[in-house]
Amino acid sequence: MLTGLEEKILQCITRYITQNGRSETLDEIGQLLEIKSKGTIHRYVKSLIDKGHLQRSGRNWRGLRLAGEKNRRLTILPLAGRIAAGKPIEAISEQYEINFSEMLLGPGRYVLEVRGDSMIDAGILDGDLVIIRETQSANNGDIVVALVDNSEATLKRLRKKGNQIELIPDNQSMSPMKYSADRINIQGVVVGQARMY
Amino acid sequence: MLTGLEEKILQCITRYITQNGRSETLDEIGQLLEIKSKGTIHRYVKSLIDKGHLQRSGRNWRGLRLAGEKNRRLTILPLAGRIAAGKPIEAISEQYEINFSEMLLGPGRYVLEVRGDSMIDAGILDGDLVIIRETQSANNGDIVVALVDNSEATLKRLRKKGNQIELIPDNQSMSPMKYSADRINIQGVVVGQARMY
DNA sequence: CGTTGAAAGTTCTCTTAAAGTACTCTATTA
DNA sequence: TAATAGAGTACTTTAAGAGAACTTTCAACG
Repeated sequence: MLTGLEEKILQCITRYITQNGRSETLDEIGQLLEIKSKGTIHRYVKSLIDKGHLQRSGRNWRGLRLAGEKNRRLTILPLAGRIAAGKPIEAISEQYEINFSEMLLGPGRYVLEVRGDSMIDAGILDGDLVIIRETQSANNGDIVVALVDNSEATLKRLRKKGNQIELIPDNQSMSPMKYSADRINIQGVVVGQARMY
Repeated sequence: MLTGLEEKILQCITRYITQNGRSETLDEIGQLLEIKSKGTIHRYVKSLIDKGHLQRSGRNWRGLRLAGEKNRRLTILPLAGRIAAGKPIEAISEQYEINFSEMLLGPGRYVLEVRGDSMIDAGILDGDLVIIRETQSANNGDIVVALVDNSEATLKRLRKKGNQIELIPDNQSMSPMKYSADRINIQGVVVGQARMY
């Protein structure tokens, strides 16, 4: 089990390596995390190596590698490129991998299965899964889980207008609904969407 | 058999761990349950460990773990229920869980970022990620990555008619294209789709 | 090709704050 | 009276950080 700092450092290094192919130096990690002593960084990097999450290739500078592939790889898929109709797949240079853990998972998140077509124009179909981040505050344009009169829950796009709240279905055949702000309780915002075939 | 307080503490810890991935500290449990003495908390946490409901990983802070089945990786999100317009969230009884690793990841899979609107009626929008399973064979109705004349890659729905292959965009404003089977190479089929907000 | 100095990594020690552990004492209640 | 619940105190351990002193690596230079 990792401590808070170990977790932070491992994430920091993982992100850097997937972006740049090599690790940062200890000092650079310190700069990113605002820790002044590279001795401290080294202590935690070493414990990450001991715990099997990192390994050092030889004694090169910037020679840290990600280990524990079995656990970590499973949540990462290679991002092969972009595909558009009628064109060859466009290779992507900047970012090689998609980490679904970072993308979709995290504390305070849960999944809802969508019923109905009210968000169909936003590409959220009947049966899709939406990942919700729990929060009471949302911005205009967010897709939110809203509780109306503490009884009805609904998935809609949010628009705030002064003391009025409008819940807008992304479906041309349905009309927006307006409520006074005190009737609406935001339960969370949609941070992701997924579908299986 | 658990006493009332043991039950409360176990529930408190369980909720916190499923939300945050790690346990609270004893003091934080005390705050949540309005118990001032961490000595008391410790006594009951210890008895929960003795009774096998919890375990402590090493002597780390926040190192409490749920024993037994509950102890899984955080590639899992709770599936809270189904949501439909105008109805309360329909709770799913068995506290079902979504494992994104199993769902989307696996050998021979990669990700493509979608460009263009050719599959918009299938809920695949510009910028979405699609997870592709590499295969040469696909069934009628599958959404496939097809290589035309070994030069153009495209994402379309597949229909085979004898020696003819039809690539159908799920977009009313675009028309299907027909090819002789030898001009088409199936590279993979879409097994999943994901989007971030 | 070897020298050399800056940059990077390693190994320590010291320090502080916070967390966990182990008690004792008390109150309530069945 | 025994089980449950709680307060509180004292002590131990861990996490986290600063920083000094040392070794190793790398690249530029003559």
